[in-house]
Formats: sequence, C-alpha cells, structure tokens
Amino acid sequence: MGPTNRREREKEELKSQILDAARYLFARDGYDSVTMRAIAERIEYSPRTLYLHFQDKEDLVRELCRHDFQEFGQGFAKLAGMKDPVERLKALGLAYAKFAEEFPNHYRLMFMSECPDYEGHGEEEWKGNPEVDSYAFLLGTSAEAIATGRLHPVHKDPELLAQTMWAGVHGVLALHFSKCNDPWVKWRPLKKRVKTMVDLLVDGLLAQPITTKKKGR
Amino acid sequence: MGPTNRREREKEELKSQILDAARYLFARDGYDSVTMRAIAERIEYSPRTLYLHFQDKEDLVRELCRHDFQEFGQGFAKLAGMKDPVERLKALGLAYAKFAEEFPNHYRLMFMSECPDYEGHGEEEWKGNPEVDSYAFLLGTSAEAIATGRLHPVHKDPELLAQTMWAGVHGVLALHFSKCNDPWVKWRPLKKRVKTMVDLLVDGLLAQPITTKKKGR
DNA sequence: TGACAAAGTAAACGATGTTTACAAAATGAA
DNA sequence: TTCATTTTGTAAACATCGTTTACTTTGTCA
Repeated sequence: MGPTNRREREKEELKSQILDAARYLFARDGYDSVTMRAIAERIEYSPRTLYLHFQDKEDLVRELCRHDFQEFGQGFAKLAGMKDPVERLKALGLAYAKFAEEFPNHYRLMFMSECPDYEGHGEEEWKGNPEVDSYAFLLGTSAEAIATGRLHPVHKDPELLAQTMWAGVHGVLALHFSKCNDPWVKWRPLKKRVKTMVDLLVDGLLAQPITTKKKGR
Repeated sequence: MGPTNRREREKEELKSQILDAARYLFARDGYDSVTMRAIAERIEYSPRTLYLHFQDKEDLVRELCRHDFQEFGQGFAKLAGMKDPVERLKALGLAYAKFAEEFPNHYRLMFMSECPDYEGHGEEEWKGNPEVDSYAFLLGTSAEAIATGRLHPVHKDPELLAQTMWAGVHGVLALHFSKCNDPWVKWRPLKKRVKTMVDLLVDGLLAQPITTKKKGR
C-alpha cells in the first residue's frame, strides 16, 4: 500500500495548504474578502481544485474555524479548576470575551453570522466541537451555581441562566463589532463594558430583588 | 412652473414605488435576497433606473429603513410618561425587543450588520434619526435612574449603564437571530429570555453587591 | 422649431461562487 | 509492458451580483 498511502498524505497536505492560505486571508481581511479565487491564486492552483477538497466556501471556512477554535475550548478548560461556581461563571464570561477580542474574525463567523440548517448532522458531529463543549461547560457551571443555594430562588433553570449569561457578554461584543464606529455613542472601553456586564448579571443573580412591586416574576 | 412641478412629483412617486417594492422584498426575503434587478423587475423598470434615485443599494435600503424606523422611535416615545426611571429602563428593554421581534429584518440591518464609515456625515444627519434619538432617550433614562440614588454607588456613569443595558437585550436578540437553530442548545422562549435579562440587570443595579471578595471593582 | 436637459434603456464590465467538459497523470490489473 | 480506470488538475464557462457606459427617447422652454 505504498503509493496509495503517499497520495493520501499528499492530499492531506494540499488540504492543509488550502486551509493555511485561507486562514491567512481570512484573518487579514475577514470573511467577505476571502474569495475562492484568491485562495487558489495564493497556493497557485486553479479555483476548481478547492472544490475537490471542500464542498463549498462555507464548508472550507467552517473547517478552518473548527480547527482554530480549539483555542476557544482550551481557554475554558483552564477554568475548570475554579472551586466557586459563581466566580467561575464570571471568569467564563471574561474568557469568552478575551477570545472574541483576540480572534474577531473567527468570533464573527461562529457567532455573528447566519447559521445554515443543521439538519442531517448527527450527534457525532457535535462531539469534540468546542462550541458545543463550551456551552456544556457553561451549562454545568450554571447548574453548580444554582446548587450553591446562594442565588435568588427565582433562578433555578440552568439552561435559562446559561443562555442569559451568554447573551449578555455576546451582546457587548456583537454591539462592539458592528457599532463601534457610531459617532453618536461615546463607547466606553470594551474591557470595561464586558466587566460591567458580567458583574451586573452576577450581582443580579445574588440579589434579593427589591425592584418589582408585584408579587414575583 | 407647471410641468417642472409635475415632474418633480412623478420623480418622487417613482422613488416611492422603488421603496415599496424594496420593502416588500426586503421584509419577505431579507437583505441578501433583495437584488437591484429584482426590485427593478418588480416595478417594471430597468435596473439602471434605480441608480437615478439612489446612489447604490446600501443607500436604498438605508433610506427604506430610516422610513420604517419611525415606528422604532415611536414605541419608545410612549414610555416617556413613565415616572420611575428604573421601571422605564425595564420597559425600554422590553419595547426594544418587541420591535426586533416584529421587524426582524429591519433589526438585523440596523443593528447586526457592518456599519459603513460614518465619516463625512455631519450632525444634521443625526437629527431625527430614531436610532440616535432612542439612544439619547435610553441615556437620559439611565442618568435619571442613577439620580434616584437607588442604584448601587458603583454605577454612576450613565453612558456605561446605557451601553450595558443595550448590550444585554441586544445580546439576547442577536443570539436568537443567528443561533436559534442550533440543536445543542435548548433555547428558552425568546420573551422569557428578554425578561430574564432585563430583570437580572436591573436587580444587579439595585443590589448591594456581595459577590466580590476584593474591596471594590 | 430646435437646442437642451432629463428619464430611461440595452448591453456590458468586473466581481463572485460554482460547474461543465476535458486533459494529464498516476495506479493497478492483464 | 500495456491499457483501462481512477484520481488530480485545468480552462472556460455559467449564473448571479452591483454598477457603469453609451445610447435613445421624451419632455421642456427659449
């Protein structure tokens, strides 16, 4: 099985070359500026060749991000050792934002662009996907935080809590990416906004609500 | 000045026709599916004609939204009568989300897409722009809320407060629009998530923070 | 009436992602 | 070796897209 093996290897290597070229262009110019032609030209192959290795452009970029996204999951893994789940919740928010700041184009692609239909993708597709794993981690931390008994009793749904924490930090980032040039808003520093959001949400979780005049929520 | 006047009128009317066609397509299919050709075909003119009335596609869609966005500002105007600024802050968040739910395509365009450079646009451009006015309203309400003295003293920057409230609700909506089909997240109902976000943030504002072990923030 | 400006058009330009039709090369079996 | 077959690659084209060039028509006003 000599030649077959080698060809397999060469094929993988070309695929890597494509991804490298794409990564370079993508990180430099963002999604829209990365054209199939530009990638092909960069590795000195015809555009058609890319389609021998990837189904289409979306497939290519998605695989590119899946690879680079390992860093995303790893940033969270470091936090697994934190004892206090409430503090871990805060740290999660900050780590999430840090990634977005560091890899803005990746963040945009994974969290700020239309998602294709996920039909037909089985569970095996999720396994090891940092996006999924990270959400699971956040969900687990939320459940632990609730279990401490320190949160106000209205918060007892880990899923809802996780989604709210996620949304809060995402909101700061998303607004930053698409609106940071608006001249009529005196934007505070991004880091400060992230920290404020995280602290505010956690303060809300721990608070004895005195805001509503009605019985509950 | 008979004919000149009439031609002026006809020109305006054609512009309206273009906007109507665009609005129909835009609301039905979203930004990307609205092509200049499709708009032209719908009103039975050549594509070139659109460029006699609008500089380019972005100009066209932006004018379309500016028009429809009056509704956005009006939804807020109704809340101006609310006495308690803290309650008004909550109501603002809910009204904001309501608009996004009702006009998702408009919301996406105004808040979830790349903004062009705003250079060269003077102040006159902002006047009467609901987006700007609404932010001013939110900012004012934030300042009033702080002035009540009921918020925790760490919150004394109206701008930062406004930006955080905005980001919180926006985060819920943005995540909803781009991730609602993700099968690995058991999404809670959108309304519930919005309400949770608003309540949590305001609870955080009113709380005596007991979360951090360090001196302050 | 006739110069002139405005309104409108057909066709094309230069991009894009993607595919069709075909050539070259390596492979594996006879 | 020989030769059919699969793999790997290409050039050219297709169908879109936003936008522009070059031209025709039409109405206005001196």
